[in-house]
Amino acid sequence: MTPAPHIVVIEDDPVTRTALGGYLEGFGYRVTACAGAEAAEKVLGQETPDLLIVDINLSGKDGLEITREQRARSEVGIILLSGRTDDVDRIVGLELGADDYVCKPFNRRELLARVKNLLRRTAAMRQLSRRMVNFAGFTFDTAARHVTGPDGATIQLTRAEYELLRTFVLNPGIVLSRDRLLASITHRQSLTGTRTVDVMVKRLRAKFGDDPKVSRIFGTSHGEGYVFTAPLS
Amino acid sequence: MTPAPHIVVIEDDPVTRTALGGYLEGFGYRVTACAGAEAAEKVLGQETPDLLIVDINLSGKDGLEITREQRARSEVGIILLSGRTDDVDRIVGLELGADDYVCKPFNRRELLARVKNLLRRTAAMRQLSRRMVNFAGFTFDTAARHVTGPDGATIQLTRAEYELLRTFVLNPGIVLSRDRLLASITHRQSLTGTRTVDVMVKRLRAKFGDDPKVSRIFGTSHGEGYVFTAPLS
DNA sequence: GGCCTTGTTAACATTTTGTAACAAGATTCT
DNA sequence: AGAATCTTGTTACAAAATGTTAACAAGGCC
Repeated sequence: MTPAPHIVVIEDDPVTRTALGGYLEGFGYRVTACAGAEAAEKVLGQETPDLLIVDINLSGKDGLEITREQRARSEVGIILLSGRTDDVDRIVGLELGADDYVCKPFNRRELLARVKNLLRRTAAMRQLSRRMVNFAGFTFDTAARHVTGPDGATIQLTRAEYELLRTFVLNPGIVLSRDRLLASITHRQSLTGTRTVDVMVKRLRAKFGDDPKVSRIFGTSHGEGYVFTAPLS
Repeated sequence: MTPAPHIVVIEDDPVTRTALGGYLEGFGYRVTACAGAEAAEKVLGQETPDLLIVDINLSGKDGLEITREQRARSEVGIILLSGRTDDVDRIVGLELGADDYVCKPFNRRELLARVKNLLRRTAAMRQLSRRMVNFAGFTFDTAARHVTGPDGATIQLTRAEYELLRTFVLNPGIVLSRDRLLASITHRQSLTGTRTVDVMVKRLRAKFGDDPKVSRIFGTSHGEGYVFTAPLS
């Protein structure tokens, strides 16, 4: 079961915005509608959507500017909307890396077809990016089961280390008890009174150059367990 | 050095066909121009191009029919050309899986931008569906089912070895469990407690001169399975 | 300070893997 | 069809990697 694709609509006209959002939601997509560049940047800073639908004529930062910025840092699918049938706008948009350009008034069914096609095209890349987790300069490849350091060096993880790191990354900022952590690395139940987790955390810390005294990644919660404290990006 | 992308243009109007072909060739693409569906099918039967540019209004089998057929058997990029600004044609084309739809008279620069964007999108898929795969100095011919070594010697692969290598190459950098690998060589399910996969991997390693202690190609993920670690090129 | 918790290290036990040898099955050739 | 040959599957065992435990030092908390 793959999650519903997430589409971000950036459109300042409230009528179009609501209509388009509702239409796409009706086809099972998760839609976030933004009225302008500021609201959009807030969303894009926290999430990596699967597709952007951007009006070119936004007040403030316009759609072309957003296209340029997004394309510089991701391969997210981008569809531009425009009220004008202007060749120049269209060509500039496409040359900036937008995947498509649709003129208003657009046919909803046409837009839906384009959305579907583009999501199909970007499926492989989205899968790739979902498998990578970035934090503190490291990149954790959940499929290859290893980590790439800030210097580009690969850090091999043992099975238990992998499971442990995975559990941490899936629960950022949450204190996890030793029992909980132990359950994620071994399949035996509740071996209380064991120091296994401590040793595994130490080994993880060693591989990430994380000092428990000034920990930035794996924090200790005295009497409780451990927390993953690095911000994910 | 990756080979120039191959674009097949299917267009019955000789003027447009020649102009478009020449224009694209000027940007370094390899172009094959076809006057109609018959000529195109001949080409498509022998080669798998990277992109199709198809006129909708062909005499005989039309562009929509070609789109349907191609999309059924490959993920090749498809751009439709049309003389009409007809919503219905456009929507039908897009719903059949065409990636783009451009109306004549089109702006060449716009078409070029669309071609570039689409090739960028399909790059990952083309990489995986290529017949020849290069890695670590070897060339794996997936159709002929053999490998050519750095010294030019051909290495014959048995059926199981071929299936195994194919599975590895289709999932580069991803740890594959023994069950997963076993399923790709035999069709029985989950023969746990068997060393069959280990033995097959050892035989593959032997043919590629890959030492498990300093493995460059077939890595071991202790407790999990094996990974294909050689960079594809 | 006393008590409990955590960090660290090293040794140990267990699991997993690499390899060889061999048996069984499939294919080719005569 | 039968023999020869090649491919595939299985088992056994040594070697390597990993997980676990024990022991002790260091640190936090009352």
